[in-house]
Amino acid sequence: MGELMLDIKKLRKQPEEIKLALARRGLDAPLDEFAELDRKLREVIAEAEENKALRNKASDEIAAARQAGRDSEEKIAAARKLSEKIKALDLLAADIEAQLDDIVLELPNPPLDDVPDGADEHDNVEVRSWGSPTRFDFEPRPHWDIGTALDIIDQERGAKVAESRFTLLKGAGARLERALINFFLDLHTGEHGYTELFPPILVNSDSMRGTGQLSKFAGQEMYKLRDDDLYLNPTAEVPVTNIYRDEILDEKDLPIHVTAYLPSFRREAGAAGRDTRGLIRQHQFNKVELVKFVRPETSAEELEALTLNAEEVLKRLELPFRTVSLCAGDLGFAAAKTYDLEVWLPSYDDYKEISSCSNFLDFQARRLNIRYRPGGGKPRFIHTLNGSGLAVGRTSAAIIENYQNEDGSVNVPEALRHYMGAEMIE
RNA sequence: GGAGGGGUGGCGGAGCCUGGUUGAACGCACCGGUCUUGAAAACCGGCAGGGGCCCUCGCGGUCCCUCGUGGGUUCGAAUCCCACCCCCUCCGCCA
Repeated sequence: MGELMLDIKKLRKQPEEIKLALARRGLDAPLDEFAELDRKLREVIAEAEENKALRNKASDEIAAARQAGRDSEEKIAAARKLSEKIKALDLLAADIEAQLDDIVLELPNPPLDDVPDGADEHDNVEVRSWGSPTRFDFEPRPHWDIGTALDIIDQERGAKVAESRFTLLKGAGARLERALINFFLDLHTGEHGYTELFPPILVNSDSMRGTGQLSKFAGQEMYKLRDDDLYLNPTAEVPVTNIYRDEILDEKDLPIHVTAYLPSFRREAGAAGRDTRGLIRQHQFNKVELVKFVRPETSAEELEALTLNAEEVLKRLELPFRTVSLCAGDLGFAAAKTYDLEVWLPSYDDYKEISSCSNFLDFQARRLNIRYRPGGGKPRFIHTLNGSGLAVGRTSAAIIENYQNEDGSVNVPEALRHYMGAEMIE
């Protein structure tokens, strides 16, 4: 059986419902084709299984005959024919199944009902905001200018050591990065109840497929090792969500809330103009991730709570932000609902994404085969969620820009002073 | 990286040499029942996952697949052969 992301039984029973939901993403799902292939597949399976039953019976008879010391040459010959027929039918079934997989694996998660309509990011809906855009009585500078002047961000030497879009952090810049990581983790473990993990930074292709980073139309953004079936971690979602792959979790352990700091790597070849400056879009970046494994009934409220946990970081840092609900057309492939947190960035004169919090329902769990037994009964897929809490580099940029002074120094947010061991970067 | 051993159901652990009532003994855990004032013990029973078909649609019937993964041999594979993955022990290397 192939790895299916959507429930194939649901596709069978409620194709219209799913087609409508996927249409909200601007997708015309080929569900008629699916239905036809599915019908054919079941036909072939039924025939193959009939023949297998016959063969099994024949084998038993041959065994019994041998016990009795009787010869069964013609029975064996007949069974041999059956086996050949079965082999052909199994091949046919596998072929049809591959075609079905081609369709099903490319179907994204249908949006939840409370996801706003819309085609792209312009249709995303602001659900709340905190603080207001920072105003300056001087001309504010972008973080790459400030950072270079303070000699805490060195992009030229980062590029020398690796290549463009790798950055060398120095002195207070390096300390700020470390301070943020510790602050995030302390907050989520100490006050929000998450368990801290530190997973491998290299992940195999099974893991990548499990969370949906690898597929026909995705995967070229990842750094792949040449001599091994391993990739550089593109987001902690991958190594963290995969820890329970192929497991049946104990119901009493749910929900499981974990957080992890992990460097992340993405090729992002040829990305757009403005983001090429500074820390906003790097090939290597640090991120603290929040991941939840929950009972299906609770995933909606778990998403709200997770989003608030991520927002709390920005509030403590006193960085202005807004929370938007992604519209159906802007949702990622595996997400059924997503809130983006956008922090105010003076150099952009706009809000910029700093966290993305999603509910995947059972979409990932189905691929990952993570289940639990409700009431000790039959296994059922759990729901998974994740969100950044937060992207570290972008937080650094936001702090440098929002807390800058006219003389080029940068105030350290109150919540971070203990971690920085300083009140100001100058 | 080299040598050897091993991957079986929620867990432990038989079976593999000598292919055929072993989809899997036995034990533990778990669920139900008897017993008991209650509990424990004892005893009786149940207890893997996925899929197809049928239906008086239910905690139903039936069939198929799955003993690390993928191939192969065979009428028939947990059992034989090949490749790969993983784990353990020893050696090497190293933080």
